[in-house]
Amino acid sequence: MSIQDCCAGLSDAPLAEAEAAGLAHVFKALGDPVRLRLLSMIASREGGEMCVCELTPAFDLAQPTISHHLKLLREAGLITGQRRGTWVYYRSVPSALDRLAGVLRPAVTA
Amino acid sequence: MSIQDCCAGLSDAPLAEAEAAGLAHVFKALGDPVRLRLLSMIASREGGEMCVCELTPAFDLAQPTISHHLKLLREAGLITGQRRGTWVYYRSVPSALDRLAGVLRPAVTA
DNA sequence: GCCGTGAATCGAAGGACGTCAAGATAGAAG
DNA sequence: CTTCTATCTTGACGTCCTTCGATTCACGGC
Repeated sequence: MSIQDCCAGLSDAPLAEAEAAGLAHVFKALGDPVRLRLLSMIASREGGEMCVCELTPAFDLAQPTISHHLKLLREAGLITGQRRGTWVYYRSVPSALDRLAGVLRPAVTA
Repeated sequence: MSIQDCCAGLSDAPLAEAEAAGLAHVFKALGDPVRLRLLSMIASREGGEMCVCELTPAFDLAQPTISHHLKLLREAGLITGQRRGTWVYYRSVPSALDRLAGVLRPAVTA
């Protein structure tokens, strides 16, 4: 009865239109190299937290662009943001990643 | 030593630029409701195979549009197509789905 | 060969997306 | 209150994506 069991896998039964729309929204958020790297940087971070000021310099992009990508990841439920003083810290949402993995995995035999 | 172990998970280490680009290409293919439903229909099909002539009527879209989406799924390595006579049959590539799931799963604890 | 059917390609139209510069907002420090 | 820094929002511009109609390609049957 783990989290990702809320939805059957892709390979279990044809997706209904509404499910497909919801999942597509999340996968679309992952469909950009910058966002993938942002998510990976945050998720792999020791301590689980990362400040925008640490993320921005890793890219050749303006800060508002990074902010925009972080917003999309947040709206997809893949990360959460929290303001502490002047800085905003982001952390990943492992359960969201787990759910997605469950949708993709043809048949979890564990 | 399973297939998805070729690449570390998102949460294991920050993605390199090239990895991110490759993964983004695949996730982008999943970032559309029509393609997700197509993939799900094919992957969940008993026998594993499905003809374009069976897929097209499930959508309110013109046949060339379905063909276009199938092409994107094929280019992402998620499905393969095979012509048999007049018809073209598609089947999913479970190893590709498995690899993606492995990338997403924070820490596969077996 | 010549037609008919299933599927892919081409070209165009409309909308969505990624990016930036400029401006707005939140909080800390004086 | 003012000022400074870090972050977000807005508006605009160019590009890519989805979709379609028309055409072309691949086969099988006649």
